[in-house]
Amino acid sequence: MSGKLTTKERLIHAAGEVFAEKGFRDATIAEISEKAEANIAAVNYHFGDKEKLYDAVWHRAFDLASTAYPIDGCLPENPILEDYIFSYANAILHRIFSETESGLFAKLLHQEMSNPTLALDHIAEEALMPQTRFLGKVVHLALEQHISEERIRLCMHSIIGQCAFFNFSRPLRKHVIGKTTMTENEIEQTARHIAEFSMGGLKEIQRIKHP
Amino acid sequence: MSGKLTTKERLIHAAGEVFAEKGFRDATIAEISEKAEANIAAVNYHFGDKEKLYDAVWHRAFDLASTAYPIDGCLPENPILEDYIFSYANAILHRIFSETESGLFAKLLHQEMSNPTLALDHIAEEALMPQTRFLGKVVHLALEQHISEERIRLCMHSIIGQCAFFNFSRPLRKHVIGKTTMTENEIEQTARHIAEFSMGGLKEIQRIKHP
Amino acid sequence: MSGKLTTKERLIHAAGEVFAEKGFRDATIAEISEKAEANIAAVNYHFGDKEKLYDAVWHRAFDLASTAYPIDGCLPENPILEDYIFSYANAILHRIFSETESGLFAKLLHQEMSNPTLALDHIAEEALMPQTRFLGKVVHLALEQHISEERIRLCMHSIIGQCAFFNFSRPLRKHVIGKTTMTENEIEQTARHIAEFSMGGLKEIQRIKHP
Amino acid sequence: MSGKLTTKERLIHAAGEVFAEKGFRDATIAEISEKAEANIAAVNYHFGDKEKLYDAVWHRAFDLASTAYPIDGCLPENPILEDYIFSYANAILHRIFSETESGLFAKLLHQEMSNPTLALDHIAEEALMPQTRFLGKVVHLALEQHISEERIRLCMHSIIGQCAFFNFSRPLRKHVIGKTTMTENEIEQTARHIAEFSMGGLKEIQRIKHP
DNA sequence: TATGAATGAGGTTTCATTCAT
DNA sequence: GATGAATGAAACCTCATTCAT
Repeated sequence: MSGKLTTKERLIHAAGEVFAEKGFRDATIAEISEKAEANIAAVNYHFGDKEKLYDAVWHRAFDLASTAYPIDGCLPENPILEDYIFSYANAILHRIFSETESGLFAKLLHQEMSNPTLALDHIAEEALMPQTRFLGKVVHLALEQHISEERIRLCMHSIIGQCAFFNFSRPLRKHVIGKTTMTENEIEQTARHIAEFSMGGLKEIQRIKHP
Repeated sequence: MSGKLTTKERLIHAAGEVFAEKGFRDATIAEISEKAEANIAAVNYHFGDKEKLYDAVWHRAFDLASTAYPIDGCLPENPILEDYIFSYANAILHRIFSETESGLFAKLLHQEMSNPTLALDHIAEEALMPQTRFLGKVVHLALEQHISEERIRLCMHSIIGQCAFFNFSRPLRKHVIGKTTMTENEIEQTARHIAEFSMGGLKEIQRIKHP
Repeated sequence: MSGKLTTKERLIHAAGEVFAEKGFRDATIAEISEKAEANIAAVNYHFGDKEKLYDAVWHRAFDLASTAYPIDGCLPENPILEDYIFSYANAILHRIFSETESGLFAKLLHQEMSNPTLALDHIAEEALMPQTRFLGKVVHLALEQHISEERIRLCMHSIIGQCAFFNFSRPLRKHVIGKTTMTENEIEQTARHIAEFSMGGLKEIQRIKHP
Repeated sequence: MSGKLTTKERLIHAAGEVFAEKGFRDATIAEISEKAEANIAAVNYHFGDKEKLYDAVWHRAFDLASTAYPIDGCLPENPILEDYIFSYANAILHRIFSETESGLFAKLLHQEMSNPTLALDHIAEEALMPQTRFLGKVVHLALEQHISEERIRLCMHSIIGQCAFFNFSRPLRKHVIGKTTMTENEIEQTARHIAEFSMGGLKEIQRIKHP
């Protein structure tokens, strides 16, 4: 864990793990310091207080998520609509089930959703809006005109919900299935299912409005 | 807040609000007692400890939610498949957006998902499995044979995800749309959308396997 | 436990058991009340406070011990010196290892020795002095004159110590031997040993002074 | 009370006094901290919890007692049997009547006997068994073969009881004699008496079996 | 005569933070 | 730049006692 990293860096790493696992309140400075092989006063020395450390961890999580698993990361040469949805779902699921530090963002987001801090506004704007806009364009393409904006938003929500629910149902998966991880293969299969299911959904909406 | 309620009842009410807002760990007995206009030792007198109070709150939340919005609450005389999905989605959404105490269940569940306690096992078994089984039957009816169990689970997940995501994205809705509530009308419209979208998804899965 | 006993009597019985097992401080009114199948307010109602209940229990224990197992309880027709010591040891050991309420006195005394209350003075005067005087006479008989008072006191102490130590070493017996009880047979055998050992001791003291 | 001692050392000292006087349960961290002129959280900082502080006190008490008054501390060049018993009794009595910190062990043991904690098992094994084995060897030497193991145990008990009873009868001595202390001279005289009395006892047991 | 409800004082423990070095 | 020691606030829990009925 130490290597050539500075104490400050080790603290951010350790804090990421602990905050992700326990949330802001349940994480203790003592545990973080110990994991970082640093003194218990180190957090306050380097970051001022626990909350500023939390901010620093968020910043890092945001950076990591932006570069790993981009939303359009696995588009083929000439993508059809389903490819876009697959690419979106695939990226989101990878972020959720990543067991490396790339998974930090999703885990922190999960914690943030039930106990929001001031950090959330910033995150929503910087990190979540871009991928939502990406999906918006796709849905717009899928549906002909004369479909209400409201319905478009609902369709986006249907797709996002299918993906993001995996992030929030983690403890349930543990209870029901007994594990919270997914293999590379399972992730791709799931993303493929979401793409297919969603294509069916979009077609149905289209059909209802213009039979 | 007091009225004609007993101290024990007032404690359960107050605890419901505080647990829903802050989760088990962050809620303090002091705050609950104060809100219930009771002595700080009252929780231990009436419930033994904080955890048993939490159990009592869960029990109440479960009762309220399942009587106010049963999963099969709005099925017509001779329901078709889509009606089942609509009924399911409609019930879940009502639970999520209820501004009365019926909304307690969803809020507690949300907290439980990011910071699980021992209560979760019990809840999953008693409260969540039945509605999952309800949905399981529906999906089984929708798909012909030769569809793998894994795919059936994914379809269920697609439907549940569309509904439940509303429970977890609350703080985001606040940021993006500016409100976290839904009118009766919006709820029904959303449930209808989910039913239609999901029917399309199920048909597509069916079509792919048996073109 | 209830039968035809009054609440007050049931409380004294229950309190005896709990005080004997845990001592004054560790015994809780809640536990005593529950064991007596009485209300938690009953102790204060009937006795005023916890300490007065303790006094009442002591009073009862004293009465019981006075009648059961008298010091001279098993003397033969024409007793020799050893018979007196045997009778003394036999009575003390029976009190210590009695599993009925007659054992209460010894157990309370044990507790009182490490955390004396005001009750002790009274007990020492009323309950312990008589049996000490009994032993004093026996030792006086055993030793010829010209033996100092100090030495006589030491001899008494040697005999008392052999007996009473069983009362204080209970937890050790549990650890070393694994049980804290003695059968009727074991008690008699032990009393016999103490009598024989002590006779030897007394003879030796005598011999040293008048060889 | 402070001098040049560290807070941790002051806590152990203060805790020793309070635990000896009141036992584990009745001693409060608040009182210990105050006596040590330390903050109330200091115990938890330095020792983790009250129980580990208790362990630390026991450890110190054991060290002090066994170095100050070893069981074989006053054996002459070529000891005869009686010398062994004298040495044993002398050591035990010194530990009991020591008015310095060397007396801590006996006082803690006294408390532990009426309200045992988990520490007792450890203590019995580490601290008491060795001196019991010492005595066992002596008694084995004193008695010829053909004496049952049970009888040997009883003889050991007779000797231990004579010594240890002084530890448990302290409050009674206060009542009867008016003082709880012994001069160096009195201690030696008492130890000598116990050795003589016990030699007589052992000889008698031997004589009875092989007249 | 008796009791269920309620309470205040006090116990142990946790933990973010501060301070002297 | 860093740390071990220390601390105050606050958490949960226990329990003898009191009170209204």
